[in-house]
Amino acid sequence: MEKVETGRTRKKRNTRQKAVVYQVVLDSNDHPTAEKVYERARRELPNISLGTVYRVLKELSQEGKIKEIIVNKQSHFEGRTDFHHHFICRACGKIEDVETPLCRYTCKKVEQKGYVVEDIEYKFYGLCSKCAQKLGKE
Amino acid sequence: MEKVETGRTRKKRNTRQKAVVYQVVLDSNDHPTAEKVYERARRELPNISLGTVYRVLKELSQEGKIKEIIVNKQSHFEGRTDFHHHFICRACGKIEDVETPLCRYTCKKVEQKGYVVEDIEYKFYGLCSKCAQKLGKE
DNA sequence: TATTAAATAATAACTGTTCCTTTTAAAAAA
DNA sequence: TTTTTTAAAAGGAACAGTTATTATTTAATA
Ligand SMILES: [Mn+2]
Ligand SMILES: [Mn+2]
Ligand SMILES: [Zn+2]
Ligand SMILES: [Zn+2]
Repeated sequence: MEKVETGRTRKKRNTRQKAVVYQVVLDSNDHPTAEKVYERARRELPNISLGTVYRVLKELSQEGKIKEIIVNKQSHFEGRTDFHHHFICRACGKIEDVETPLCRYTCKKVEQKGYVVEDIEYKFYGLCSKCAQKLGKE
Repeated sequence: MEKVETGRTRKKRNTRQKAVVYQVVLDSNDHPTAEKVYERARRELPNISLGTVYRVLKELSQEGKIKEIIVNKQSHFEGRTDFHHHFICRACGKIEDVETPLCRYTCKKVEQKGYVVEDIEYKFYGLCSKCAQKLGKE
């Protein structure tokens, strides 16, 4: 590998912070906020800063290694990166995965307008089974 | 009409501010933010305050007279209250209505889990036809 | 091991929104 | 009509989540 120095020799460092934040997201299945990730990362790395958590989360999202979903104007993160959607309980706030097939008919309709669809996001709001039961019998 | 004074005699005032904010939303078809509504309302009512705009918008939403949609962690408002969805252009930021039939199959899947679905929100992200053309030929 | 710049910790700044206090004015009462 | 009552408004401070700044640390290279 020559080092002819044509242009930049990009350096990307592998830091403990990045590894830990990534692992925390992979280990979480509850779509944690940045704050929650921070809290969990600190158990491993007590001096990590919130700013670093935010920066690393953004970076990982851009690299496509994690996914960001926004609920109530707050970012939440998850390690699942395949196509799926979410149900949000208005009572307990829980965010749960929903498996739905991509609705071809719906997409077609959008594309017919000349739009280029790059991402699709379905959100279902209501009561999760637990909360529905609880509220049902009160 | 007796005034036996059993319980409260609820008073709801009809203010110029509320009427103007509502009219502005009805007259807009671009899903304006609170700030934009404020800007437009001020043309009619120069002393209206941003706080009032926020409060009235929330009130109207709760009354079901307008709808709030959240894009990029910001509230946007619209006078259309029937079931429809949105396309958001990543280039120009425009939010456009998308007519899609309620996907029964998808809802069934969610309800099978015991969830009570109260609201459904589909968002499509990408390039609107104008931006797609513009970016395509560069 | 010394060098070097990417990434970090700490903290200030920012932004959309909500909250608080005083004032105003819509509508009920006189 | 005029007075009284009090819901709603104005103005501004506070707040929360996030981003930007900067001096310091540290991973990677030689
Ligand atoms: Mn998920
Ligand atoms: Mn719409
Ligand atoms: Zn629940
Ligand atoms: Zn566009």
